[in-house]
Amino acid sequence: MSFGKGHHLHLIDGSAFIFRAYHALPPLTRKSDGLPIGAVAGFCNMLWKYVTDERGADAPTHAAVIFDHSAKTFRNEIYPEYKANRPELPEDLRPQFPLTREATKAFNIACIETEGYEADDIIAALSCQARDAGGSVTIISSDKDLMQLVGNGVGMLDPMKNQPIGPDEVFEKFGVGPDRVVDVQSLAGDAVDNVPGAPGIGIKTAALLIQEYGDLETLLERAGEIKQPKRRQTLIDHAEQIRISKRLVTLDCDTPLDFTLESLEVKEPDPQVLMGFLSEMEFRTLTNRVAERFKTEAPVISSAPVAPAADGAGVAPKGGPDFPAIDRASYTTISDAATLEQWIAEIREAGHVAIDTETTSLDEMQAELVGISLCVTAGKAGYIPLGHVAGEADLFGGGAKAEGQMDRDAVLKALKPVLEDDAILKILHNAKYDWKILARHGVRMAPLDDTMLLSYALHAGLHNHGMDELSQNYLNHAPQPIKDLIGSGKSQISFAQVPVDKATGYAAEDADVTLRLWQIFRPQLMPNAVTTAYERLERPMIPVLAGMEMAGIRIDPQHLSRMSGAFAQKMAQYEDEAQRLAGTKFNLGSPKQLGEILFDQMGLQGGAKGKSGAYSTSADVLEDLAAEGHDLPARVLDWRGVAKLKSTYTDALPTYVNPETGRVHTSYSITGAQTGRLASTEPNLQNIPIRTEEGRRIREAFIAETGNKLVSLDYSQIELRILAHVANIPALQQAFHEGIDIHAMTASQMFGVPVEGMDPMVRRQAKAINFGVIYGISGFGLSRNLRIPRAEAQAFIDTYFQRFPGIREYMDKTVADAKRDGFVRTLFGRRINTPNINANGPAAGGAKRAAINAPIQGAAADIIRRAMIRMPVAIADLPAKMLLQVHDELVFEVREDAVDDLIATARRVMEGAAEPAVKLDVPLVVDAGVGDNWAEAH
DNA sequence: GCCCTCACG
DNA sequence: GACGTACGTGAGGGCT
Repeated sequence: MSFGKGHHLHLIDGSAFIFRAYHALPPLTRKSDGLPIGAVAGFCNMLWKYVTDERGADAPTHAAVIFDHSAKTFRNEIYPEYKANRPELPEDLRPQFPLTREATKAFNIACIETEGYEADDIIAALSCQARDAGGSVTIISSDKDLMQLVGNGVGMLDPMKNQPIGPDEVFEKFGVGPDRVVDVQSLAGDAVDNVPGAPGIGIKTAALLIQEYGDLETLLERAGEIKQPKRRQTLIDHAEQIRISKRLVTLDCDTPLDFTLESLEVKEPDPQVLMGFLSEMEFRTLTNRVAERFKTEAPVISSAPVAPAADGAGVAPKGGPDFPAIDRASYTTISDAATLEQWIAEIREAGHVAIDTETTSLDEMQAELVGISLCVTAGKAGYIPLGHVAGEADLFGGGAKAEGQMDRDAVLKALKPVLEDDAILKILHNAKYDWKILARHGVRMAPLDDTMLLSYALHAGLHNHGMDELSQNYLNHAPQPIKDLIGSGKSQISFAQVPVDKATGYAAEDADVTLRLWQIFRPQLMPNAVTTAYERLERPMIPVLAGMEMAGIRIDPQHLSRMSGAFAQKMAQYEDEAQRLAGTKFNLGSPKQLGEILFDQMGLQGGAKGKSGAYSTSADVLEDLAAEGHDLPARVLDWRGVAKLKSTYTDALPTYVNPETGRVHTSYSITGAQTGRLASTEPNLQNIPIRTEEGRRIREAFIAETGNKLVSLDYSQIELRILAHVANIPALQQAFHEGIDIHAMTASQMFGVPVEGMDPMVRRQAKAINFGVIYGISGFGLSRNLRIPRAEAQAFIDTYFQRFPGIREYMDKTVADAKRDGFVRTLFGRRINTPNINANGPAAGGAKRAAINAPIQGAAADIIRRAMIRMPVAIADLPAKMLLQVHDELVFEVREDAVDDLIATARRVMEGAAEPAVKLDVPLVVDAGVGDNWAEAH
């Protein structure tokens, strides 16, 4: 049956419903998992009210709900600023959009949206078609932009007041009939949609003018006749802008539609489908209403949440919900096969288990497995002792195996199917540690959740993510310190020597705490919109980093030893000379003694005392003194340079060589840096010297195995590229596309000098500014960095912002976002909290700069993480291993004959790492180097 | 255990 | 108008 006379079409403005619902209701969340559903709840209530309203003869024969598809429409092509000053969508609303579409379909109402068009355009086209076919239309909306459609069988209905809007109401609003509404809007403009109109002319004046001249075109043609001089001039000057405004506000009857009016015929909802959706959303009242109306049974909505619910959309609340108290004495020691089988059955039943391993060392490469604890339900945890020894330790630190322990390999054999079962989630705190321990026993644990990483995804910037700190903060419980069991310092014992009963209390408690933290944190991901960040940027790092750490890197201890010897000689030489210059023996390593000699005894100028009341003897200060011709500070600088290299690198690195592998195994901290960067410890392999020639030679000690090469690939200028993208600076983007020297380009733009034959000093200054921008530039900081007067530095910065105003806007917006939300985000959704952003005093400045830097440094960190996560699969067929990450660099060890393959593959992965999540407006470029050692490769 | 200094990106 | 300032880390040595 075709749509025509006697038919009545209802067009519901879905987006308006959503926003009204969102703002009318508190931020409700779904009880079982914390999903924000306030707007969905309101939306469903409104739809329910709509479908159950008695309309009699006015009842629609056809109906549809129309949504806006995306923010960008064809109007942005006409006028880029259209709707540009709309506030950002609230964090917790966007995830509800797809659910409102599902709700509409559950109500069995046609659900319509079209890319590139606003809901209003679709409504216009449908209204025209229906009217032309001889039917009537009611638009369920109170949006004034739709009022131009009223008349000739098209009416509106304000859904809140349930009040019809006809030609009279339109005239009341605009002072003209519906056919001239567009003309008035074009003149008056619209602040909300950012339609410019004519400045100084509002609806009242616009209506007067249109009434007088009949229509807009006539008015613009005869604008010269207007008596008021100001108004006349405005219309003449802004004629073009007014015509653009008209194109923006005019709704088009010819919007393409890929469906027919007939397909919108009203259908009864299927009660089962509708109740299915509503119960999934856990809307109990509405589900019951539907059941009542359709005289059917309502489905039972589980009142047992999957996990404790959060109150609101904020960060996880303090204190645990409905958990039993933690009682260390209540835990089970699992020491026989039957009990273990029972635990395994419970784990399979639950589908998840919290796990913690106990070992003899914090170094996973050397630690021996001592026991495993398990927890399935809060308060019910068990410990499987495996490697405890009885009595006093013998000469080798071991002893007889303690009683009541199962065979380690038998237990691992029983647990392995669980630990590797795709259907059983393993929950750990700092899973990388346990993953490595178990990997050494042939178990590749998966899938994983990690409460340390959950906390990091949610709380980066708020606090650290150690279990004790989290337990204290979120469970209000202080777990037993390990010191209680093993002591500390010289008398410290191994966990293997701890009696089994005490070990059970400690170890099982950790699993219990981990499970509770998981139950609190996991539901917080969705409402805080960090699910993707956690699942795509944090969690997959665990096996990747574990692999890199276990691979380690070979070093040449003899090379380091030779350097240490040479450094010792130099130090002695510098020390003698310095003490001769000072006229007294003193400890060159003591800033306190040095400061007193320089500034009190020798009376040199430039002594500045810091907070602690001590003179600063930093390199900056000593360099200034040396430049004035003083020899003592120069010798101290020489001494310090060598002393640092010797103590931190050439002496220390060989002590980290693992006796079994003969290699150095660093440990990467995933949560160490607030921005998403990794941190490397024990040893730190991310700060191996390179800037000085002497320091660079230390890199020669990092070598490839025989027949292999080290390959280093690093991102070129990645942070500046990200800045060019996020701040949307066309000049910078273009320079990156053309492969131009970015610092020279900046200098050229700022100072108007050509790139060809540029003074290196000018380029250096531009480079310092480029870096400064990323750090949240200040005149003071730049002046110190470049050693130029502060006023001059400030003038550079002013020029820079004048030339690149988008950067200033980006920085201002970032700070404003941080102030409003309490956090900033990277392009990839990583959230970095900024708790001090609204502080007063000097802390505020630091928080601002950190907020400006975080999305840039963080996005770079996200990109290299994405590359690292894809890398193991990408290079699986090559005789190559990824060994190190240094923020923008990845170091590989690869068999000589596969170097070219490795470079091609790794480069492809790294350069494409942002995609498909983000399509950058700049290319990512990766430079590669090869060598027998790291110095050659870099 | 804090402070200073300095290595890296 | 003064204040204190580049962003993010980890390690070693001095000193209390």
